[in-house]
Amino acid sequence: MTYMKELPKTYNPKLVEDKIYQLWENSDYFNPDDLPAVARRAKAGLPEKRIKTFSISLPPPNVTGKLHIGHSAMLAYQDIMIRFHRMQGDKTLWLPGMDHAAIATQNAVERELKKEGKTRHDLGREKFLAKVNDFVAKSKDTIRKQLKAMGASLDWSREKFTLGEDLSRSVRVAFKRMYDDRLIYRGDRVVNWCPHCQSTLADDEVEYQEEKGKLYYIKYGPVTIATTRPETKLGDTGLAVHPDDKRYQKLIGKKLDVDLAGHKIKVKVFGDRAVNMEFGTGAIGVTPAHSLQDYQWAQKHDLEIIKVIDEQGKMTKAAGKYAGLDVLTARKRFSDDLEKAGQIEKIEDYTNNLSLCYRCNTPIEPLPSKQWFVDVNKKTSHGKSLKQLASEAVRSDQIKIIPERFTKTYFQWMDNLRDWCISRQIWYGHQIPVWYCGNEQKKMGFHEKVVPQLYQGKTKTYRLRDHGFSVGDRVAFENSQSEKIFGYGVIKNIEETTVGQIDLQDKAHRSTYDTVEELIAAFKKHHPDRKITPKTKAIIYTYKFSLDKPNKNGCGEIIVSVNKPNKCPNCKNSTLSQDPDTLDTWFSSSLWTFSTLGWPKKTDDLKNYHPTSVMETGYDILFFWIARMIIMSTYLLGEKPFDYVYLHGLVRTKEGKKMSKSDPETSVDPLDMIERFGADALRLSMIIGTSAGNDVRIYKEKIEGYRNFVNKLWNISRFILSAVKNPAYPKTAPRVKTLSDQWILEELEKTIEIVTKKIAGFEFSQAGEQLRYFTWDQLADWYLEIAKIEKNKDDILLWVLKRILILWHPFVPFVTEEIWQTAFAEENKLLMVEPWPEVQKDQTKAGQDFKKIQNVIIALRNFRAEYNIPPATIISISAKKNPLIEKEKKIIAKLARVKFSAVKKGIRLTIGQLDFTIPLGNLIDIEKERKRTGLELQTKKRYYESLNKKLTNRYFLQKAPREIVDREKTKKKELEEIIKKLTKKLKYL
RNA sequence: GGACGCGUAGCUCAGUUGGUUAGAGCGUCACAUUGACAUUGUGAAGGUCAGAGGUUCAACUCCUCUCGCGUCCACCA
Repeated sequence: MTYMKELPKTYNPKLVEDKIYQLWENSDYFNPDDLPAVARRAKAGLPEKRIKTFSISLPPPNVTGKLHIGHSAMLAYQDIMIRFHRMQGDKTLWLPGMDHAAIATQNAVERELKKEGKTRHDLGREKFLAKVNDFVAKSKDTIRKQLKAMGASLDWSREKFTLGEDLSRSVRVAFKRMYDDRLIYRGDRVVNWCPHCQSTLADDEVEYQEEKGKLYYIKYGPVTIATTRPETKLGDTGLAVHPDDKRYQKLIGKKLDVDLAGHKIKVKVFGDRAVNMEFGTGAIGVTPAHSLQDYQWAQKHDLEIIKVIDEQGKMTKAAGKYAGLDVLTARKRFSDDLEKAGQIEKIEDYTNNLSLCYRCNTPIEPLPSKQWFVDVNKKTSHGKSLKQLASEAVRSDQIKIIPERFTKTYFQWMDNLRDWCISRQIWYGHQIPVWYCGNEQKKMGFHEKVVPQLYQGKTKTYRLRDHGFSVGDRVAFENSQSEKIFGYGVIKNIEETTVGQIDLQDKAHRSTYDTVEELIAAFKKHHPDRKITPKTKAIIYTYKFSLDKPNKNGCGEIIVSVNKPNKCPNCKNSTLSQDPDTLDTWFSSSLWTFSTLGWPKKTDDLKNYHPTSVMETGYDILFFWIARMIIMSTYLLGEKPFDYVYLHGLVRTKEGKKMSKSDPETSVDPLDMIERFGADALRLSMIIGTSAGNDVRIYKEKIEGYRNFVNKLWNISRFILSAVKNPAYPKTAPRVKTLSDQWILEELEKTIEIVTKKIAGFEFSQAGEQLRYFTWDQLADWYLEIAKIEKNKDDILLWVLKRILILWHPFVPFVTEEIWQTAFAEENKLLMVEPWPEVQKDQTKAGQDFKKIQNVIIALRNFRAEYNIPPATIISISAKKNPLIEKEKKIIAKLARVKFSAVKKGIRLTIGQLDFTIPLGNLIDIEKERKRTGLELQTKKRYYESLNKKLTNRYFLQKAPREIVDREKTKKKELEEIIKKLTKKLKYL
């Protein structure tokens, strides 16, 4: 008895999972280079090309903390595919990694800083980034643990990070290539600006929310216009009307002088078909600087751009007397002034869509700004635009999207794609690989009131914000109000201190103060929203001021380079400054499938695993990510990034609500669920009962159900291993002895065929359903019961067990591997790399006969239930002579609890072509029996109680049948009806 | 405004080329129970497949419309 350990009565995932993952990890089989099947083929002299590969790049989780339940779904799907292909002998790679998620991560760290009352500017770029890196390191660690807890068979030796050294290089190479191909340009554009994040946002990072507002009708020269944002009208330079609008036709082409409560503007009137004549008055004041639509008009009709709102969300000097006010105050003040001037015709209530930042929910301010863009319409060196390349990859069926309906959504999005703004004004991320000859980018602003003091020789300035200068930097001094450069300075000294420690009487500063309060008040003017105390960090910059443009300031050449350039190739100047902006995080993620494989180097991995086989992710990032990966791969590599896109649905709560991390009520923590029910159960609950692209609801009870199944599988194995004499691993297909043997093997083959087909065809739920049906309904409920009657089935039991463990492994890797290790330990092999079974076609179909027997048993059980015949009572039946019945009498007798004897008179029951007679006398006997024994009622409650007391020697009396079949009243007719019903039901089984 | 999806048993959902009798899990009800498993077993009840019309020998499945719910995209001053 050396062959096996005893399996515990119930499966306890907690004791198993970590241990099993260790076992896998130590085997190195996660790494496709080390797979035995691959090695075997290579050894057999199969050329490299003939070895099939299968690869998936893990959609990199954001390093913003920990994984949520949505990640579990993604991991379950991918791990199934990966394990399936690995067992099929493919060279299978699942490459892990994480995304630096620039804005999200920076925000997370800033939120933490805020708890300490600090901002990132208090730390400065370098220190802040160090803090971010600490945070990221912790996140990565947590996430790795979570990935492992789910059982994800990832090749850790290839783990990547979007902000890692290697991938950063890929990003710079991609950027340079696109720049050289003139696909990346720097331009002034109206962009979505978040005044809180102090950064631009891509179009799809903007969210909309309905908001109740007002629609102001303003007298505007000779016409009246309607607007929801009067304050922007201060920056109007155009008036748009519909060309067919008779009311305004004669104005088109004219230039109007408009007086808005004393603020004078000049506007050019133009006609455009995009104007809706029905809305408002049909005339629109056009503000090119603060509306995307208006900006497009400005390009088309050649309008001047006047910026009246700045990056802080405050009115600029161009807004005249409203300068310095925040937008809402300015709106109020200006509309009051218009009212006084009699220029408000009316104000209506109006619901409009407010644009919000998707990270912080701050209202977006469209602003003109210099940004980097990817041109999606320009022809590339491939002769087609990026848009075309990416569309064609899907249109030509090279890339298949599952479910197919999303293909349409994809095209729609592609067709409407506009140039992609890729620069972000945040610190965490890939700094744009662009250097300017000279110090153009470094600026320091001074309030216009203090500018004259600089000319008088002041050499110090106090700042709360770290400008990121180094000693020796040449800095352009800018008038903050006019935004004009008025001179230059060299940074002579940088002193970090606190507000309270600043020398109030320092004559080198432009102003002196008597008290700290005065100084704080001065700071407050520039930072009205900040809490400033004497302990607040401050920086004293000492500079040397001059009016001259420094002659070493360079030629202004723009240098785009993969590596940091030493000097300007144009003028040989070595004072170069890098663009301080960083790249949109999606820029690096869009390279994910190939940057992780070594691109731009032509590595073996790239050759072997790209295009990847499947991109599996939630449909919510089809646009954000999938589309961009297709763009980048088709352009940079000239090949698609993946063959298939499989989109799973979103994970929702029991009530169908979106899970939100912030709301613990609705969110289900995957680690908590794994702890309680095991990773296998969690995986099943994500996969079974859903289909591609459809949302899935996850809740405790559901996972619990699958935990029960996992335990069933465990107990099936336990039973088989204890029932057989020698649980040796069967090498060849076992010999069939009985009808049931034939049947179970046929069903098994059918199951292998279906499961294989369904997994390969991305129908995971159906594969799982079929497996569950076979395992529970066929194997456990029928075959194992028969095995208790017919003995000597060791070979078949082990053979079937072995097969179902293999088939189940991709779905529930932990429990199957644990059973495998216990049962077949002498093999000293991992189930994880056990070859997937081939379907063996067997056309005998003898299993059909077994189904007839099943029907007989079911019909008899039905009959018993209809008559409330307790299981303890054996009823007599007689059957017409039939070889099938004769052969399987024993099974029928045991499972239906009948005995075969001659019955002359009784009810005839026809099941299929088999006839039975059941004597009415049986019913009478039952009644008698019941009366004779008295039958104390045995309730469920008492049964449980007795179990607890472990009164194992007691026999329990039967509970009396609730309803007595009354001989008098039970007419033959009624009985026949029941039998008819049963017969009908069973005819087709 | 545009596009897409959903509506099937009390609940959650499967149902891929239209084909005999529409399935599962959970829940409910009845019965059972010490030996693989109460995280169990044996049975039962429960559906005019949202509604109407059409195509067809045949429609949950294809087409049209209506109603209800949801998602995405665009955004109009």
